[in-house]
Amino acid sequence: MELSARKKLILKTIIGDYIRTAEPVGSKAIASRPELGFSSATIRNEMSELEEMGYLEKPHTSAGRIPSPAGYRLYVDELMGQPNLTAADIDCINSVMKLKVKELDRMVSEAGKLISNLTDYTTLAVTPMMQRVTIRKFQIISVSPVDFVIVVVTDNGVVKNKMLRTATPVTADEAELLTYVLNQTLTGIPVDAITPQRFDIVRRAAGVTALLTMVADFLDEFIEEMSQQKVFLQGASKLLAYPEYKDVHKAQELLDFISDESNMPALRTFTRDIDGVRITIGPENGTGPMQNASMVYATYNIGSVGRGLIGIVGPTRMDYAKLSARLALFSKGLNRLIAETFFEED
Amino acid sequence: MELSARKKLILKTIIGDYIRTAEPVGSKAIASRPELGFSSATIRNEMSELEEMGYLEKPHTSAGRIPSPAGYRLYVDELMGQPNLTAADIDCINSVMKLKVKELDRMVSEAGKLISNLTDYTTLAVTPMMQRVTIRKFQIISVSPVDFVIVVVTDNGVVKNKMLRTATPVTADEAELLTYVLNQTLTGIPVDAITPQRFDIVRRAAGVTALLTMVADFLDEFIEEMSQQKVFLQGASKLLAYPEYKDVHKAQELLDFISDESNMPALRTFTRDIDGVRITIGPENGTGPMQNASMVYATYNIGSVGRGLIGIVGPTRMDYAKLSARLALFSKGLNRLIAETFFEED
DNA sequence: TTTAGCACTCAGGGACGTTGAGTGCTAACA
DNA sequence: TGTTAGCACTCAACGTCCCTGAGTGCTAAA
Repeated sequence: MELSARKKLILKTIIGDYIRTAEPVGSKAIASRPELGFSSATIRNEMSELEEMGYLEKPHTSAGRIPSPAGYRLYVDELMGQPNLTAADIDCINSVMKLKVKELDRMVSEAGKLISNLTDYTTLAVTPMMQRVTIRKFQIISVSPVDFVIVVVTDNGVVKNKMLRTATPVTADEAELLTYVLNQTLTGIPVDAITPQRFDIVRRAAGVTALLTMVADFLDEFIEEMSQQKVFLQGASKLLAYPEYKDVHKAQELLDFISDESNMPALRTFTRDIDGVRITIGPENGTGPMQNASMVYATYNIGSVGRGLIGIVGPTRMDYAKLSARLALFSKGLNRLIAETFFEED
Repeated sequence: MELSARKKLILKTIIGDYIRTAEPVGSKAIASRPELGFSSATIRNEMSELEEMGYLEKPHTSAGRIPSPAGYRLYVDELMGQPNLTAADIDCINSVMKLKVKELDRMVSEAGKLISNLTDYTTLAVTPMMQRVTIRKFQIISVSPVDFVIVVVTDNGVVKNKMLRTATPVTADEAELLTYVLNQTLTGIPVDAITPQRFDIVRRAAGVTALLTMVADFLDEFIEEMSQQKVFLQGASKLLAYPEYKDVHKAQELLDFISDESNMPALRTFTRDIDGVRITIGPENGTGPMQNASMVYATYNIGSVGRGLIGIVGPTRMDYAKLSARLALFSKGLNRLIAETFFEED
């Protein structure tokens, strides 16, 4: 059954009020609004019906109404208007483009910090899992006879390096040969196809130098790291400013939950995309501590192999309109920056 | 004036009790301890004197006593016994040695996470400022005619890299020449001596390629980053478990304060070194939100140029004995790991 | 010097009443 | 038929009052 225009207006007003004040909204407060020309009694009847339909809830008999998750969902999908970003918002958001960061991890983490400061909410930045990535280039740099740096460049532009110190000296020529063999043998194939058998080819071709086992170890680490997601939490303390989390236990539970990368898969529910931004409300987040919280998030892609996430976490009472507008603009900038910084697809 | 042995014993018992329970300690509770063979009245007299001396405080008339910062200081300096680490503690701490991390930032941040999980306190890891560092080696890796990776290795083993994508193609030979010139001109001098004038030498020697300005930009970023401190906060939510922070505002204030790197200098007060671990208590941390908190921390060195910090933050009521023991062991491992991973001094 | 005894203090918590915002229902009204 | 005024009812929040019990300081006796 479709809602009447009046019901929609009332619902929208209630949710807007509740978002501002965090207090249950009563019929009188709504009736006094200039845009509603009805008495409180009429509003009461409408509210009662909205409650029956599941869009509103009563914390207790003699309090006002608060929106239910379904109410928020309707608000997000249909009612909330186009947001208005101030010039200051836009300036701040554009500063993402000035992020002078070199590594993906840090870029993502810094982006989270920026968004957190911009929105005054706790943010969550999750780096992508990249199992299908391939290595494009190896390079071993000799720094001294026993000190080397190995550098790996992937096809999506992620660069990793590590210092290696060998027990016995290795000549620059040997290191160069090893670089050559690595590039011949292990580039262009998915990292998870780099099996011990395959590495044996390198071993035979390059001869056994002191470097070889260290390179093998590094590769193992590298592959493991690529297939891991990392979570960066920023502005944790901001959560505590919201009255919903004046109960410390709730705040702690939620913070614990979202800091733990193993909980991330639970958050990957499918919802509609609005301008690249998704919103999950309360129980849509499953049954954990997130069931009383909401998340406004955007995703970013590293080529075609990985998809990361950057999102805002807070009580179900969030200013969805403003937040999604800001995040949409921000994530557009972030995606552009990532595309510039890392390789585009070949 | 020196404290009598009995006063010391009483003080130690009170502080130990308070650390466990977070409740003011009364005379009767102390008197019932087997190691104290006196009546509560006697204890009361002693407690009253300890209060006069400034080691104890009363929250209000009819509560027990709680330790003052001076009391904690005495406890830390003289009274607290040798800690006993369980086998599990030691196992967990040794896992720091298994940290397979490649970059200093991440190593430090992971170390913080480990300590946080080990101790159930919020931890703070601060990376060092490294102004006097010198560059030991440059390497530009060509990945494609327009894609390059620049790698910089410092004399203390920190490696940084960045993807560079030029607007116009640059040949591998040109890149090699640039690498050579960079190594000739800019290695072995402190990074803050790399002025625009000095860079002009590179410009003249290498010819103007599309790469050159990007390298210059990268160097600027690199130098700036080297001279910055970064703060990694781990286990923020753990703070909320302590009754001292059941008042959300206090927790928020403290978390905000310690997440802000600009507040770090305030924490660098001098205190005695116990086994590499330092403890600052309450007002010893200055007048900010840390004046009601304590910190147990250790430092780590990157060669001789930089000194970082890793520490545990919590209420003044902390189990200093246990924490400092754990941190001491941990930081020993961390320092060893850093020494192995990065270059030792030449 | 130590201890027993006692009067005093005061935070914490339960019982109780008041207040006020808000609801649901009914009956009158347009 | 939809809207509104009126009214009885509900209930969380808040303040008051009192009691309880842990703890103290002081004094006098051992």
